[in-house]
Amino acid sequence: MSRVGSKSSMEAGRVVVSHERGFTVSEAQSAPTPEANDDVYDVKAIEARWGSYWEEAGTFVPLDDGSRERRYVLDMFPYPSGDLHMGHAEAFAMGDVVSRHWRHCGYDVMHPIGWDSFGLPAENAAIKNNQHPAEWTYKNIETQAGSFKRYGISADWNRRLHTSDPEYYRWTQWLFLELFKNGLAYRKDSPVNWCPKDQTVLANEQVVNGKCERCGTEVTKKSLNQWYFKITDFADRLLDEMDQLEGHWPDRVLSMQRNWIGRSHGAHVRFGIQASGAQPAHDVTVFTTRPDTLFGATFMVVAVDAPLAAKLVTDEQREAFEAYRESVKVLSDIERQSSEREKTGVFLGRTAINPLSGEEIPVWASDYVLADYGTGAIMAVPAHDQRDLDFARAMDLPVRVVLETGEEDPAVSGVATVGEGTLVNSGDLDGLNKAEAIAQAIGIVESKGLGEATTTYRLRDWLVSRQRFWGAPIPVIHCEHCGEVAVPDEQLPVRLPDDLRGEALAPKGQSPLAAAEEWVNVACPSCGGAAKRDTDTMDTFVDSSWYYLRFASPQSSTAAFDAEAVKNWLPVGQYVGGVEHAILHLLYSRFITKVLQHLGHLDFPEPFSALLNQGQVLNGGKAMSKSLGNGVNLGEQLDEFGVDAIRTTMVFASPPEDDVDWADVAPHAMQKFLARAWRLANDVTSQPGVDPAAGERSVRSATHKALHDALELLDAGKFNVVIARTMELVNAARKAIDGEVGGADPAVREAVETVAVLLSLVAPYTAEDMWDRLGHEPSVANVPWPAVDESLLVEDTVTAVVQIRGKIRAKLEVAADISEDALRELALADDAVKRSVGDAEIVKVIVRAPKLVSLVVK
RNA sequence: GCCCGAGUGGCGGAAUUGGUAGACGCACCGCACUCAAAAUGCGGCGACGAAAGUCGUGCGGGUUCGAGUCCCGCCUCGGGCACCA
Repeated sequence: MSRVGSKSSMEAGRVVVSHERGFTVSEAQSAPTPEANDDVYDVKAIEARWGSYWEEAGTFVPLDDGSRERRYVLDMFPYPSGDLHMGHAEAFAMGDVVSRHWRHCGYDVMHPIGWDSFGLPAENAAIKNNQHPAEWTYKNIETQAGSFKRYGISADWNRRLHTSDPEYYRWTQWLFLELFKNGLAYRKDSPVNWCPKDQTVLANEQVVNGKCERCGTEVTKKSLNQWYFKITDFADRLLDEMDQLEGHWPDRVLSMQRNWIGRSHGAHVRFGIQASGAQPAHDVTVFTTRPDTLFGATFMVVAVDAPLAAKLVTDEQREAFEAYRESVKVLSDIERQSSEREKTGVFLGRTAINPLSGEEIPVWASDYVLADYGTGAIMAVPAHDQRDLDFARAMDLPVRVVLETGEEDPAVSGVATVGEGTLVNSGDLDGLNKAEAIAQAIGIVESKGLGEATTTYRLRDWLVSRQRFWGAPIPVIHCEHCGEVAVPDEQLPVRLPDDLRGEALAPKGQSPLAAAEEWVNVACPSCGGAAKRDTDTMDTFVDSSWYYLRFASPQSSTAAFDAEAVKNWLPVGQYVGGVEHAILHLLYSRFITKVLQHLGHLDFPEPFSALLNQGQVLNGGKAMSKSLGNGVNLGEQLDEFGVDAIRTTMVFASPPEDDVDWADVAPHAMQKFLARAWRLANDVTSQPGVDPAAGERSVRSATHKALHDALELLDAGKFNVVIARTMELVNAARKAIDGEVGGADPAVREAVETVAVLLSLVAPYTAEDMWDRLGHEPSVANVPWPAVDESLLVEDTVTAVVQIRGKIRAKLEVAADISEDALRELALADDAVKRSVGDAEIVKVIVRAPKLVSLVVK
């Protein structure tokens, strides 16, 4: 068959025939007529034929008229660095399965696409090429947009957005001002993470193992005045409202966010510091999660870099203290945070009074206590905290056990005891267990006004200033008289100057915008006096923390998002993207949604109802990278195997959340499968609309079984198995066509039409072409999911198994509706069963008709 | 150290509520068609064994008529947090 086709294709003079796999790859400039290659699965021709159809026909533009239930599917929008790569191909293939599935189910699906187009690489390219970052950015966006269209994503192109468009960042600036006006954005001086290479500050979330998340340079500390968003105000909500994501978000993402927020419950306890010479008395509050061990506190430690330490130190000790503080400063964060390091510190010359025992204890400064966690000061309980014990042993300080656990004395073993036990040496707390003692100690402290129960978090406020150019300018004007003044709404957006190029954008430790004097110097909106713009831009994670809202009404010029449209579409029903954003983007987006809800702009607390983290695409067990030279070029793969084969390979390889190793997969096999499926459409000889009820029952059963299974599998997210079921249906249809049933049987048409619908989830071109060949109007994407006829799922006969001592000894072909008694008798009468039972006595017979009989013998 | 997740053929992976382990595919082997190759179609393919059969889902126990699935104790791998009091 195929030879005839390929021959005629060759005669047509514009087809490169690749015989080894039974399909051809033509170099046709325009869509060939179907007749030219009727029997050959010509990937290029099929792609050319449908390449622009969907966008022109508006197939994937939602109706948005309320006639159908709305659903919102979103893929994490790409950053426009060059062309699409294998990772995009994987992620967007997954998102498209959901989008297309929901469309078949009759939902009005919104599946928008846009670009996260502010960011450093554009700026670096601009410096190198003496350009404006916009040139590189928008060129890459066009390249990627073209590739997405080729990739056949069921996207609504009318909603396209770019965060670097003034029409977009005008509203990013509005968002900033909403936080600013409501006390949720503020400036403070503090030591911040500084990347010496990128010459900009970084958020905590962007420092990975002490290194810059972007460029890998070791991060240093720098004291700067910077803008922060008060994400810590929302720490409890960010934690507690994760409950509603449970089961819909991957466990690991929830776990990562919980770890990151790091809530711990404990108490603040005030210790009095005694006056010493010229130094007055002073109260110091410590945070502890173990108030039960208060009687075991044998010294106090203050963070050496906290202002408190400098305040407390006596004149006699000042010199030693300052020398120590300097020695700590030169350590990198990595060195400082190593738990392997020996404990160091210096005595501050003061003593504190333990508020419960009245005991006098020395006050030390050390770098193992962090200035910006808790209160920057701790009560040290060496018997029950390993770090305190290490310090006590290094400084020869006393160790007192107050919780008897039955383990060796920590002072001897060097191992702090942290488990359960009974309180000792602790006054009124003696005899209590740990939990009781914690509650009791907090009660005592509170009643005496010496402290209170409290909660602290690992999470820090979100540092959003960046000393870079290619981002949304912070819309604040600094005026000597009026202070920080919000840029008035009608002056938004604060546009980036478009005349800076090349070297003018190079990092200098302050934003390149500072040098644009015309831009910087403005009249104060409040008093009209001379004032200066804030020259920093916002972290690009601010841009992406609200884009999912913008998609509901991307053209709105009167609001960041239209309230009605957001009500209609949000929250996102299915969000798809990589796990690398488990903390950064997802935490920020959740925070911003909660802020906007808090301010009355939204009426839901969580932006993404369900999250799917697709795996990575590896090659040879490792992530693709330039340095390893194991990269696979997506465009070349698409050229060689076709879009559909690559998409199908991505989805079939493994469950969506697992990694795909390109060395282990076989795109040519998927191409073969698609060709096999496509050929079915040519072999259907009945007319469209023929009643399948008249068709062969066994074929119909296979069809409806596939439909039934596919629905459950799609809902369970097992997309790879959906393809396996589709393959089975293709095999069954092939068998029917080649066998006695024949291509004219209506059941064969039903089967092949079902194949086209199932295939449309991953192979849009092939599916659309099949649908066309089957005599239908496009698009197969809009075909309602065929209803499953339950009666066809019931088989006439089933194989029952007989187990003896749990092992299968016989298989019986029985009627599906066999009674328990009949099945029992049949099993007991079976020769193989009799032989296996032998002389043993049958104690019990368990029957699960029609599938199983289990004999208990002794 | 604490917290999540995962271990199934040569490989990727299947397996409703415990009920035929290995679906589907890759690789490999064979057959048909062909002068031949490719393509296509059909068949085989966990291990040991001639067969009957025995063993088999990381390891050790347990519950059950029956465990990949449930319980207890481990091991290994991947990921997150970590001098966070």
